[in-house]
Amino acid sequence: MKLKEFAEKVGLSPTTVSRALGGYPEVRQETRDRVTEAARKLGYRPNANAVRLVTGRAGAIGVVMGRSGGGHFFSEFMGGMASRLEGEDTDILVSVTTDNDLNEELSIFSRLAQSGRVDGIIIHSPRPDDERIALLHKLGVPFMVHGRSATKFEHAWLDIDNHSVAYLSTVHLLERGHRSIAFINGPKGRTFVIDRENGYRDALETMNIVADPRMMLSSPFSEETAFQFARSLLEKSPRPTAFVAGAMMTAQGVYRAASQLGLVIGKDVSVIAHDDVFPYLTPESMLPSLSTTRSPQRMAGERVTDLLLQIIAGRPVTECQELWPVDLVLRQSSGPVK
Amino acid sequence: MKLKEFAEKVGLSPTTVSRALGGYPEVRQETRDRVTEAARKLGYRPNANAVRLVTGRAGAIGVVMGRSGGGHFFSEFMGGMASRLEGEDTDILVSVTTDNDLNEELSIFSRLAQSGRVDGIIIHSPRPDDERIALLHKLGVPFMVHGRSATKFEHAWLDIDNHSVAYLSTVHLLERGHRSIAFINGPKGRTFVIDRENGYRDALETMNIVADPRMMLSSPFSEETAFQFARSLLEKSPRPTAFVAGAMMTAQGVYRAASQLGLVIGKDVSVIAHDDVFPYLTPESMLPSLSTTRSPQRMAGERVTDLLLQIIAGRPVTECQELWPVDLVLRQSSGPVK
DNA sequence: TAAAACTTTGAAAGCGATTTCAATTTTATT
DNA sequence: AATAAAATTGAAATCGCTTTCAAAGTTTTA
Repeated sequence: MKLKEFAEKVGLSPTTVSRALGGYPEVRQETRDRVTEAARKLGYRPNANAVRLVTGRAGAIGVVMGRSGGGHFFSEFMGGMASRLEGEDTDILVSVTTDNDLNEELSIFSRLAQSGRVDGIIIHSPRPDDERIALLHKLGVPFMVHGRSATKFEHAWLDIDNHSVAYLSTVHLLERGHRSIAFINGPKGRTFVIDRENGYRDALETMNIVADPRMMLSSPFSEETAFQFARSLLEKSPRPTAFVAGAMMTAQGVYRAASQLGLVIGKDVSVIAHDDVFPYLTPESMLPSLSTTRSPQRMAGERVTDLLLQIIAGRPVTECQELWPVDLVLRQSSGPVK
Repeated sequence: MKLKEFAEKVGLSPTTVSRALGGYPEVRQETRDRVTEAARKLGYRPNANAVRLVTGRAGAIGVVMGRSGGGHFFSEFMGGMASRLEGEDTDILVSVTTDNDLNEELSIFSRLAQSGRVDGIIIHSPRPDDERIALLHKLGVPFMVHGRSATKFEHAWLDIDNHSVAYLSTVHLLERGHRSIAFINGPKGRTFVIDRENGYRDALETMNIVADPRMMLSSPFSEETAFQFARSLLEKSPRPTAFVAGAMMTAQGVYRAASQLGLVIGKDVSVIAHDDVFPYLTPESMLPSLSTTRSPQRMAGERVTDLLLQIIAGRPVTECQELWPVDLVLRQSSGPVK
């Protein structure tokens, strides 16, 4: 049903009806009630596309997800977005990129931005000097970066302290006497991966240890990859006495490798991992329970969305830059060196 | 930039420009090339909302995701959607519901449908007699059900053969001599959960075994829940000699329980699970490798989207109902009873 | 009771595209 | 060369709403 038709049924002009539904003050309470009630009963809702056209607001924010990797973080993050957007009349528009192809990725952004499909965009896991940031900057679309980028383009971002993620874990293990600590990192090139690597190196440096490249893995997080890596290291002699893992899945890989070799996690091999917090897999429930740095993707999704809405409302991006600290929660998987 | 302005720069009327860009035949090739080139160079794109208003097409399909649970399936499914939508000028619009509240969920559907935000909707994991299906049917929006529902409302659906998922696994275990087979199922009330339970019961019945409720778990898939359940069963004497698990995560829970109790998977305890196929966790990489029924969420996402587009284009829903068979792939986790 | 001030309503102009229908130009036919 | 047919372009209506501006109705003030 369209406005004109609905207005007739209510016996008012389209103008008044629109105002009543839109919450404008210049309409009598009694009238408003009558309209609202009728709309509910007749199931009338303003056509979103007409509203968008006339108001110039897309009523949607775009979020771009890489086709491979990151999928399971992503749904948590979106859960957070959704809870922030509840009540706002704003949708989540998801675009999926085929990673490898930068041009395709950029053209997705152009499309979203230039055609007015979204009011703002969220991008994840940027690289230093990220081209997407450059593009969005040029296009003048409001956007938030989940993560950070060393780029000349000013941008709003929210990131966790990835340096600390690795630094705190590694320093703790060093304090417990570990000297041979392997490091399982994420996909090469991303800022968060670089930050974590620096955290790891800086921690080792406090003990004048030079990082050994053979002890470091940098690849998309997967149970299998971590397993292979951990097993090949643990088979050697001497073997590392501890692992710092970038994700729950990679910690699981280490657990599997250790158990296959008859090594006891927390005794023979210590593990500390970073946890993005999933409802279906918690560090407390691992065996033994997993020491973690913790940072819920869901909360990040909520806050990133919140900040993006502020930017859309006109707040300067320089005021929307947040670094979230991480805590180290010790459980059974990390112990003193044997 | 708007059409009028752009048309002036190209030295043509808005009409011709629109036609050139829209691929209509009644424009000279030379003209079309000139327009296309100029659009690229000047970065002109038609305003999506104006297009939507005038054409009546939303250029988006909606997909509704439960806030809790299912998150990781979901991103795979969406990956499939995205690959089908590549090249179509159609976006994915995600809505997140807070599960528990049916009214809220239904109002999300009304909003999507009645306000013309989407051309079609995908819903997941229906219940028998599902109210969402009734609503969408009433509203007259094109929709696809991923799963099935025993409802009087005709609907298009794509489902895997969930009866077989449990039946094939259970029958196989019976054939290997197992007589005490535990069953880890999903959240109560969903059709796929009911179908699987029936598959399990029917399989047992071939051996005249009556299903024991204490051997059956029905709850949202999580590693922890499965672990607790498996451990409590495996501690008993006699203990089950096999598990049929509904998801990779729950299989992991069983693995953990077994390993904690010093039982060897594939020897002391057999496990067969259903695998939705994730890039970061494969059955081959589990230790021992996991026997599974397999059905990629990604492919489902692709096909469900494909069918939805057909329905939007006018194809009758009765022609869009597909049941996908599942295969049982045996690996090391399932062996003969000891 | 009349004038001023304030509430409440409505008519009509856009928002930026597509598309119908008519006008013009080009090509084909006699 | 004149006419018919086809190809190409453009003017203007339309999509369904919001919002400006003006008008009508109410209440307050003098």
